[in-house]
Amino acid sequence: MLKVNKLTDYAVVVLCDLLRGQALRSAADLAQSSGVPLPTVSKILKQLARTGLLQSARGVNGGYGFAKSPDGISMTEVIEALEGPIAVTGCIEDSGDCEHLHECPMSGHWNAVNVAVRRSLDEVRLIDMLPEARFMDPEDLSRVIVARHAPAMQA
Amino acid sequence: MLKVNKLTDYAVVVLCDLLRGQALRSAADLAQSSGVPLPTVSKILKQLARTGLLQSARGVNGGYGFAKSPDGISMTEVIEALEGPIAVTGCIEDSGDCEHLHECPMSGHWNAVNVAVRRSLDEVRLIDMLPEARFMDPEDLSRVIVARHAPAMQA
DNA sequence: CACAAACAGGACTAAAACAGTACAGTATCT
DNA sequence: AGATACTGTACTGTTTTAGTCCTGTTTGTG
Repeated sequence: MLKVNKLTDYAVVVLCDLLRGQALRSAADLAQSSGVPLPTVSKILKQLARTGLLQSARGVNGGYGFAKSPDGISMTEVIEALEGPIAVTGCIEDSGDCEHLHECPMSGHWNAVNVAVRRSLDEVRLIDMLPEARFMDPEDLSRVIVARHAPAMQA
Repeated sequence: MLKVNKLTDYAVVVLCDLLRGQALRSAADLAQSSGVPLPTVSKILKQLARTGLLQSARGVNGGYGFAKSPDGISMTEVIEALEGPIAVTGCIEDSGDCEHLHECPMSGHWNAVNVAVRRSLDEVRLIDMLPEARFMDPEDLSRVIVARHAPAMQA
């Protein structure tokens, strides 16, 4: 099936919600407006902050915001933030966890698949996942969203 | 990680072995020459025959061979034969197994991702996975392999 | 300074998926 | 008749995933 895990799926829902709202939002707030359970939202946001896609502010009035301009975020970044490098099989060169690697007739060949998949995901942006993306000019959409999130990025 | 399961990984090893050898090979034969355990090879081949990528012959001197010209087989076909349709999330439209589908803000959006991934896999052929593909002219490689497997396809 | 809001990190458990195996059945050739 | 080889299905132990919870740290407010 080549599935992405559920957490990543939710992450997109939550990120789109964050995209849609104001610059800095608390986990509780996002949980409520996205409908995803708070502990789960919290787990996702922590991970996204750890990998640098989001930035966080602690304390009262804290929350999460984008660490960089959200219109430049690709699905590759989102998926890799939550699942690690895109690798269709476990046999990644240099991973060293396959003791047959040097004798394996497939060595390096799945890599062509990994590269192809990765490239295709590079071309899908996070903001393309927004439902309103269907009805708006992509340029306008970017402008509106970037403007809305600029405060969080400067903080 | 966006992983393909292990069975699919082995399937490529076995299929490449079949590609490399003669037209019709038994499961036991393929298990031996590929190094993958027989029950596993058997499971893979059965599934590939069921989905029509391979064809099988029972009885003494039976075995498996390609059901169509092997140079036209893409990784999409191999992966889909073993794992079902490529769907990055469980929310495929029309699958009907998500009761929130009609209210889900993401509805239909992962589809862009599915399509992108699928297209990228369409462009990787099974014969590109052969180690010797690196050193040979693709045209020559196709010709040699197609000729070798023609008998199975006519049978 | 005490308290409340909010993030950080890690640990734990129940459920689901997967891998691998085994077995009983059917077809085919000699 | 008997050996070879595919077919279908069922079972089981292991691994992964999902989801939750708890304890600690940071920060703003009265």
